[in-house]
Amino acid sequence: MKDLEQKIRSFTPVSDSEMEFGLQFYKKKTFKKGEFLVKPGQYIQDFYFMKQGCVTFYTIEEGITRVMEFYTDGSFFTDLYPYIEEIPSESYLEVTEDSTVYVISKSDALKVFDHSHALERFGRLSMQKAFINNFQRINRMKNLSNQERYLQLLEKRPSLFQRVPQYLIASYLGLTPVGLSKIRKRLSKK
Amino acid sequence: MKDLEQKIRSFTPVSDSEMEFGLQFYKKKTFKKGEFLVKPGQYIQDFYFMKQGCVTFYTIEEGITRVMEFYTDGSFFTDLYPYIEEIPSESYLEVTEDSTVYVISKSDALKVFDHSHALERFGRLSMQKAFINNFQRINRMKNLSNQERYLQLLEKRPSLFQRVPQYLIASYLGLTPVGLSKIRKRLSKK
DNA sequence: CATATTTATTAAACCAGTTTAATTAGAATC
DNA sequence: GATTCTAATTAAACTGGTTTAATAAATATG
Repeated sequence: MKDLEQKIRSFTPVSDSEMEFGLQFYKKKTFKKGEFLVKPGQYIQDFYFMKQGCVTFYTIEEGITRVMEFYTDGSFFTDLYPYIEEIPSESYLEVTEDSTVYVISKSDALKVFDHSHALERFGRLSMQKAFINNFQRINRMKNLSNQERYLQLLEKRPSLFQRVPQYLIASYLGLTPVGLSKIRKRLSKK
Repeated sequence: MKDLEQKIRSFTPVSDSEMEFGLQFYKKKTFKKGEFLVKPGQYIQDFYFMKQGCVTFYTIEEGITRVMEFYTDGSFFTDLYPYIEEIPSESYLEVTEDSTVYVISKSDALKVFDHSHALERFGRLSMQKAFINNFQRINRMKNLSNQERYLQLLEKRPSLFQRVPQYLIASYLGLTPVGLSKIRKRLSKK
């Protein structure tokens, strides 16, 4: 779990004994493409760290798939709102590429935070970072055109385009598949 | 500072002595409409709690004002990214209504988090809540029409419409003033 | 109170997306 | 390798915004 350990230490210093205490609760699991970590109706018991692979977080409303996020190598994730509120999820966490994740249960995560002030700080700082990322994403959505956002995604996360089909990327960008195709066509003509 | 204390305790239990330690660093300040907490180029030293009033967080790019958020009663806020990275802000935090805020410096906030595990947890949980709010806002932006988002804002934060001019609300919704006016007209005809 | 200034509305032309449907391309399966 | 199924593109009609400019309404100021 060197990768997870490094990731945690990239936020704040943690003593070896605290790190050891924390990591003991994480279980390594592998999933095949097409499996689900979460489906609507389920309660969320676990928190995840993506070691390697890709999970797509989406809902289906009135038959329309709406992609909220793609979690790839090095991301922490879960369906956070139902996780915290202890209500059933309304979403899917679908494995869209064979993946290896580390899993910790909510009760174990609480134990870790109770035991270690340093790891609680890591929790605060990682949440802060996630907050800022989202905030910047909101402002990109508001201020940039769809074409600009497509180009930016292409630049920032090029591997996504190998990993997931285009219509999911369209949904992530808030477009229809047709709309994204038009943008691509327009760009290719230049 | 009963309001701030209550707000903190709404997230997690904090002992009286830890609370006292934390609160001692907050200074009460009042600002008049039209004043600025932050302007572009400035470094962000402080973290704020809005006791009563309204602050608008925006940037101006190529002459266009882009409203990112309105902070009203009971919100924690600052320009977080430059605050953390210790780089100059590119934004404005403008007081758009006479306001009373509690202010804590970054160095004092660090002291508080070092001193108290419980308050560090409060920091984590408040950040988590802010993250979720933003995440839900992203998905509203993607999945709802502008009209729906206008109606939702009207319902969730009706006081905003008394507090700030409509063209700032238009910007917050990612619209032009003309666009928002058209939506209002369309709605009024029903 | 009158005037100046700012804010909101309206109109008209425009455009980047949508929807629906048909077609093509690519992947998986027999 | 042919067939089936899924994904991506294209076309056409439409729509909800945009931009620009003029006007009206509301607010601040002398």
